[in-house]
Amino acid sequence: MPHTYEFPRPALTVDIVVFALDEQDLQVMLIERDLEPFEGQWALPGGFVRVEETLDEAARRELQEETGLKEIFLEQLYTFGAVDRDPRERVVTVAYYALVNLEGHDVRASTDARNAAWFSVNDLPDLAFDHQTILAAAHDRLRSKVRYQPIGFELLPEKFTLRQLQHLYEVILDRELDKRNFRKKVLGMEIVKATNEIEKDVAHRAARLYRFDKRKYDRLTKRGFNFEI
Amino acid sequence: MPHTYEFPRPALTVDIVVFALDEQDLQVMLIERDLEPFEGQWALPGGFVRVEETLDEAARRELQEETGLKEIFLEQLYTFGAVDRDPRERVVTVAYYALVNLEGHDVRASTDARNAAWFSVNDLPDLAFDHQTILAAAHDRLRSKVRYQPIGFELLPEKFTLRQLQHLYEVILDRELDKRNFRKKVLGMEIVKATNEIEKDVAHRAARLYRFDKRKYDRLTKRGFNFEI
DNA sequence: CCAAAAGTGTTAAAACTACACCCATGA
DNA sequence: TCATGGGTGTAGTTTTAACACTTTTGG
Repeated sequence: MPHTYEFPRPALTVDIVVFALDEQDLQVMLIERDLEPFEGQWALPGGFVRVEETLDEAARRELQEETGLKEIFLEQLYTFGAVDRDPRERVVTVAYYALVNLEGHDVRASTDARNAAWFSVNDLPDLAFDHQTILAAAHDRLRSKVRYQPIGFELLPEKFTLRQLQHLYEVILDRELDKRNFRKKVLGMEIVKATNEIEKDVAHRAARLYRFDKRKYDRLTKRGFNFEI
Repeated sequence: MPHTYEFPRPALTVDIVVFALDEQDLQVMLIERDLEPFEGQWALPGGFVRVEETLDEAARRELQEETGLKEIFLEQLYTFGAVDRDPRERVVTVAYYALVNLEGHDVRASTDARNAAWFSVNDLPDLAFDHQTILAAAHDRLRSKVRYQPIGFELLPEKFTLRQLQHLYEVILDRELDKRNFRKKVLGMEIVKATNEIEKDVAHRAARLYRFDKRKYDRLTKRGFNFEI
């Protein structure tokens, strides 16, 4: 069933840069293409936007179809429209980035007959299309946004230690932070709440677990409070 | 000459929020629609993306066609993709915002048989489509970006007084700033350079004119300097 | 000589940076 | 008992915020 228009139209896709954090590094989810062009190369998950769904819906649908991830933090990044970014025809893509906590979400290693895998952002394979550019833009956005919006918590389990939180910032900002100053700052903002639980199964003194207090954050924000690390 | 595709495609447009500054207020350029839907209502300048042009090119082209403005600061804002944002059919729009100095640019009051005019952001008419939402997003972006990127200068003539610069921030941030602290901060950053000219035709002591030193700014930025007001 | 805006410094408070040791726990 | 990371305070420095008067100029 063909669809006909008076003027030619670019195709419209979404692509998603999914970040996660492991012990060492910031990771990105890539899928292996099983079709030309760029068959066999790694690429960002993504696909065509349907006329009956919003852009956000398209991004969530593609993410679930290709990686099994759902109900994760997702935010629009930028729209890439270079004329030759797809060798077949004109394709404009709305890029998103997503943040996921590795512990809470099962990632299907493979779906749609494609292979999906995590890669360290510091050791990426060649990517299809302009996905290298998109990934770099997402990485930049994450680096700057994490400092003034409390999105980092999306990369951690619901309950986390201050050490994990500090490590997150150190990995994303790529510099060391002073432990005492970091704790002073984070606790001073009063947006993380101590639980009465502690870490389990560690070979040393167990750290207290904290939880991001979104309700409190929203209240403070309304009164002009500005999150900043 | 019709164009046929296997699957239906959203139409793709660009819309531009053009900001300028007058003595009192932040202004936005709107055009009066001469076609249904929303005929006679005010709307953002914009139009369809052609398959042989990038998104930025489409935005610049539409801007020039509809308002006469060219060679101005233009940056992509966000892509709006609600399914029913256009009553005729599915239309996804890539929104841009632009900054222009009223003194340096002739704005054609009317083009393409449409009326174009400036409106204060504090006194806007009803807008077509979701343009109110787009405008609000652009206004938010301007408010936050002006504080950490030196984009405000785009709204001023090449040579300006510190009073004008302060006024710009006061209007955009919607709060008063302390004159001495403001000057100390701006001059301390060393990114504006005094010219040896002064204001003309004012009924009081004439102020020195300054110029944004982009070269210096770029040099400082490379060394880790962060602009901030 | 008056009206209007230009231009200029100081002080107190707050925020930031650097820095080292003892404690609790499991192996 | 040892290795590992948890947890804590202070002092010096820098940054910010508040604040008022004299100077210049044109009308």
